[in-house]
Amino acid sequence: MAAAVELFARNGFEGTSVDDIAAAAGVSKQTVYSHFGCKENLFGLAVSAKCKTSGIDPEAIDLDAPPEVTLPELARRFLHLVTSPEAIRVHNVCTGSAETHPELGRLFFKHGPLETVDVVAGYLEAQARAGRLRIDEPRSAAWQLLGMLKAESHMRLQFNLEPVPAREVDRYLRDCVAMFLRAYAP
Amino acid sequence: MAAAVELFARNGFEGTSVDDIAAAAGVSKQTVYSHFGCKENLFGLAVSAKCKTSGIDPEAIDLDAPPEVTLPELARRFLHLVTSPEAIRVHNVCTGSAETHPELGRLFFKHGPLETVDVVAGYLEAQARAGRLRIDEPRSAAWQLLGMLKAESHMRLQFNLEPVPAREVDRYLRDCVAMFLRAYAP
DNA sequence: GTCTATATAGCGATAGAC
DNA sequence: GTCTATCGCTATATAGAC
Repeated sequence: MAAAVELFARNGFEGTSVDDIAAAAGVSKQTVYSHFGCKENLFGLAVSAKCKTSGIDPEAIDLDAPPEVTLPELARRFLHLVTSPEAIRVHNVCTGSAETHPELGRLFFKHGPLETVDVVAGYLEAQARAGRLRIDEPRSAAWQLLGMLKAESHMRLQFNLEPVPAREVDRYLRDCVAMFLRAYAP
Repeated sequence: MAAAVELFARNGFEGTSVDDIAAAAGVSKQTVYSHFGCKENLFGLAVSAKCKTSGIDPEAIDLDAPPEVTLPELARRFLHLVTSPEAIRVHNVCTGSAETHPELGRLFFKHGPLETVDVVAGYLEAQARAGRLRIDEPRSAAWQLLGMLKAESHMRLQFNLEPVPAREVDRYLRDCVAMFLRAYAP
């Protein structure tokens, strides 16, 4: 199973053969078929396994602290998460197979982006109620924040290009948080 | 060539056979090989052809009008562009094959997102010089704006999920532009 | 349960006639 | 230039021995 996850994530569905998986796992092909039935089934299970470890951890951020404290840390963690090689690979595999395996999109979207947006929107709403931000639509604001945080860093890695230098990323994240706080200042 | 573009966009590189392309084009496989040499070459040409029609048209937006006028229209056009089925498919194919065909990422990124950011950054810089916006880093601001505009609408289509309803999209775009203008008001 | 061996089909690419 | 026919290889999936 670990071999399947690794290979599917790296080479996609069509680009990975059951022979490859069996060889990487050190077993025979028949063993793979005995356990998982067919290749499609194995693919679904592999992606599903990966997706469940691809959300942001709500307990890792301080949901009571004011946004000036929480948002920079949240931004850093979020970008670190979505630009990790594993997250990028699973993302690319799910989108690359979106037409032929629609269930993968649903799976990834639900266990990844949607959960993250929920966490952030919940935090923003709480802060709005506490009077520390002026936000009418916390979900929209969350999408705005996360969308602009990802932007170039995420896209460059998605296309397998040179990453944005760390120093530029740090500055960009600070700019984003500052810009977000200006726009939603009470 | 049209058949190749269509099939590669729908099924990716590994998922498309030269037999499929030849059949769709109504010619024999040998004819395809006579014209394009090998499958990889044909793939590169197909993606390249698509990318050149995937930028935002700088002449379609009024670069002299103030941001309150220009940005809503620019936002609308941008989202329409990046959420078109063709753009989504090419995007997904390039990312899905990013590990095995790195040149595709460079190709798409250069002729797509990078050009758009340049256009928007240029506009923002001009407006900043005219004193109608207060922006220190026009490129960062452009990435912020485009990143948050895409967000959920683009991601849902990327994963082949139900699109965000048009009315919600309109409201979201308005919110984004308003939020951007608040943050960068002089 | 896991292995080796194999069936069957499709792949990219080529040869040679017209 | 385009066709049919085919090569050599690899793919998914299965059969049967241990």
